[in-house]
Amino acid sequence: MAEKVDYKHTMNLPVTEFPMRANLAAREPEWLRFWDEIDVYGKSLEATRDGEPFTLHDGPPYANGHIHMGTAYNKVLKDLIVKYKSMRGFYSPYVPGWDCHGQPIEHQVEKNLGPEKMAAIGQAKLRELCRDYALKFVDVQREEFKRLGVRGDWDDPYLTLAHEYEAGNVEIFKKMYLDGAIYKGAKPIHWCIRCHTALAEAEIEYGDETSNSIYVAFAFTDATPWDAEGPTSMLIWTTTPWTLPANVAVTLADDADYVGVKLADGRVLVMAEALVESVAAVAGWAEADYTVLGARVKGSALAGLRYAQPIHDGVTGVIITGEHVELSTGTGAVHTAPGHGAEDYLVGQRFDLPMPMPVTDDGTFDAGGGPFAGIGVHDANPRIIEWLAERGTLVAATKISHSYPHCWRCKRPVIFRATEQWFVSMDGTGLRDNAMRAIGQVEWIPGWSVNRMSAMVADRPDWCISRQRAWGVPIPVFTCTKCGETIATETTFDAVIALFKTEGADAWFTRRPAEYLPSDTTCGRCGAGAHDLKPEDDIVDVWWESGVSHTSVLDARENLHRPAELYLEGSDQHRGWFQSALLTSVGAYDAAPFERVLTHGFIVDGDGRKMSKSLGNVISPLDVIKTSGADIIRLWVAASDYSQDVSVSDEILDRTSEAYRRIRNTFRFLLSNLSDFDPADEVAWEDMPELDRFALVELADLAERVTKSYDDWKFHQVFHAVHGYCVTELSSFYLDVLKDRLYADAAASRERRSAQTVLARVLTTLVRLVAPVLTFTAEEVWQFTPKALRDGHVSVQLAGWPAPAVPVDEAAALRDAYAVVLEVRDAATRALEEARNAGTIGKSQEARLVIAAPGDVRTVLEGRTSGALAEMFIVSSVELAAVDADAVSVRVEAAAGEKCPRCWNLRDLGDDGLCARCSGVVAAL
RNA sequence: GGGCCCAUAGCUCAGUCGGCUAGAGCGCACGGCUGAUAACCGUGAGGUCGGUGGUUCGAGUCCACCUGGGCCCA
Repeated sequence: MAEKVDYKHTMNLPVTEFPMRANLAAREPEWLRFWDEIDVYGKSLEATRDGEPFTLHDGPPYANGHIHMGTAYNKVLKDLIVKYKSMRGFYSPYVPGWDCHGQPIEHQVEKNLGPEKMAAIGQAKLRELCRDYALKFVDVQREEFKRLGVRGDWDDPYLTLAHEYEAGNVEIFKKMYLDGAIYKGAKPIHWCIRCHTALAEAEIEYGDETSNSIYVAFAFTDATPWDAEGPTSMLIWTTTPWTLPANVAVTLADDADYVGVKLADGRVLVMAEALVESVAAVAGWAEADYTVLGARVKGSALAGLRYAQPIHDGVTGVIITGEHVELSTGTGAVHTAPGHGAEDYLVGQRFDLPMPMPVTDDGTFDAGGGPFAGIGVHDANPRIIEWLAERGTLVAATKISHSYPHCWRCKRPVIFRATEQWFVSMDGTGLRDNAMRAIGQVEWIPGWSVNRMSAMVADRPDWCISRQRAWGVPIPVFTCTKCGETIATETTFDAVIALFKTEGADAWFTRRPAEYLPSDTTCGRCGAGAHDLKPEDDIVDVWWESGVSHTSVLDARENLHRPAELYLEGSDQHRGWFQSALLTSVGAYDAAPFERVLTHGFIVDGDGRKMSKSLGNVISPLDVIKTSGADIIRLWVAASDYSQDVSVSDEILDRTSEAYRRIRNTFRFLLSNLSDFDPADEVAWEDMPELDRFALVELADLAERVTKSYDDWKFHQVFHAVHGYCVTELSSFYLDVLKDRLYADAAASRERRSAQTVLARVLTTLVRLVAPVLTFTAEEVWQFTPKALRDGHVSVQLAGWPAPAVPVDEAAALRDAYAVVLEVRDAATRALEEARNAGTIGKSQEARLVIAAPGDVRTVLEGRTSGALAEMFIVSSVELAAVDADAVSVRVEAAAGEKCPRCWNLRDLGDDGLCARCSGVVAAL
């Protein structure tokens, strides 16, 4: 018996250095260094210099803390779009930015300092510390974003604290102010009377507080339905007696029923019917003490009636209605002081109510407090109650305990107090209408986004743009210290713009106006000079600041332009950046700053719940990078449908990693079979076996589908198309089939070179298709690709976009034929599986198939050689039954012949113990 | 409480104008191979399409309500 010869060395087995195990966490940083060395960003811009521009304008994340899944998702989405556009030939600069001003940073710095140091330092020093803090987190986040593989101008990002940027705020302010779109008004805000400062929501701590709870009768001055029964009053309930001097209205619920309650002394008190019993209980009325009168009236029917203001004699207030009136506590009649509450303010705006503000900075009443002038609001409470009792209008007084806002710094209860604020008018200059029109001209992705944006702009109140803080850009106007006039002219704005450009907004707080305003600047009202001008203390809302990036960045940078082709942020930015950018742009230029807006959902856990420390379901991108690599995050981003909320969990990331490995191994197989291939060996279409042509058709179809998905902004379809292609078209069919030809045919045979020609095209196409997503892995694949196949491109990012073409008619015929062939193949594999389970065969090459099929199927099969069919079914031979059958059936038999020791097919073996093919191949070695 | 949105297999996604037994890949179970080997191939089991009601000859798809969830407001 012949000695067993090992033919392994005579075969063309796969060879590659491309590692199966990705080890991304370790390898990705090397590619970052590589891109840095070759300046891939600069090269990408150079390569597309003459291309159509595509600007994705980065929305600035807040420079505070580390990145999280949401910011990572956002940046990766942007990066894959920019890279796709760039590979398509668009000139696509990407300038990342950061939002550096604002209360959270200031608050954090303040907390770090502690109250004593805080009291000792000035505004200039505080601003310096804030700047340091912001810049530190710019650096932190910059490194984290870079680590995700995001490509852009990281060395020169835009920062909202940059001088140029700060000046842009004033340019927009100037345009809108001079247009008359910005005005000074008043609005209630949280105010700490001890610290003399406004407080943001984040600076409020809620805690239980015991308050007065009083029921007060407001005597009607107009006729009411109950007048015949006795003197009639509206009964209100409040927990803040000190706000009564500012009362201008009483708000009722539109639909609720109101009744008159007659007391023993003959007075009639009007209140919501639903609350009569609870009021009686609090007031201590026995059943015999009161009568509910017959007349029952809707709140809306009482609207417009007037009553005597409870504190100020000779003044009246008005009954109105509003949605915020609750019927669970009180009397169903809400004492309304627009200067002392958010809801009161809004309803006051709607009904055009006056907004008296008798409380000063330190919490004492001025003359507007009437009898209580000069008294602090807290001291005033008992005195007001006493005073009301004396006048006979106090119906009941108790105490209640409830959650109440406190100052985070001094822990004292805060008050709501109207202060002077700056507003952008939505309607004064037609801003709302113009913005609505601009919205209609923008492409919103996904489509429902336009509804949300429109609804918000249509409903929003005037935009309050001033903040009583230190860390930001000042409202760039002056006040005359002589007469109180606001000074803001083209000249003063231009002087401020020039000042900010050279010295930054800090100069506002360190320089005197006379130093930078033209010497002939005078107050338009009283003629006072520049020395008598005081710069405004307030700073501008940070949303304004980031909003004006269309001017401070898009207009200011040479390689960007306004409007940008794309803004892309999370759906919360409908209220935030999308809107502030839109309003400032429409206000200044009467045009949207973007041609299209893409919004993505929020990141939630596997159960669709928001991530929070308390739920313990937070996944950090930094951890995923460490354990799995940034490409796993990127693949997860691409696999998810951003038009709704996006889930992430350990399982989801595990599945993503598995998909990644599949794609990676596909690349590895492609590379490993091209180690001896040179483009000079390429086989032409017409010389290829039909199967190879079909494979090229499938590749072309994939490229077309993927390209369309990118163009339609449907990246998850890119992932599914590519992954499905790797698994179904390649791994389980074409590549599996090809192994015999690749390994066993002569290395330079036309059959093998044809297969390699296809593999090379698949490789160089596929790697480009995934490059925007799997940015690291694609680069790794590219660098392992035979140099001759790389068309001289040093990076896959510079390699352009693939569009493999195939002859149209032939392709259509192949698609039709192979749809049939593949169906028969499915039947064959099922039959082979049965035979395997029955023990007839082990591997499929041990089998011979006899296939019966209906006429139309048979015709297709007969169009292929039996050798080609055997190859595709990975069996040793295929025989077609001579007659038509009703359905496809496959009989599996043990193949005839012996197992060729080289290629493992069952064949008639020659004298050398090899099949004819292998014999020839070995002989020629 | 209001505006916008979401819910199809354990996971990620398809499902056209309402029309065969709701699909794919992964995972899982079982099997094969040992020349892609921490890889590869195959077969199979998984779904009351969140729930209820309605329109219709027919509903995953259209309508109403409910439940759960997200963002933004109040």
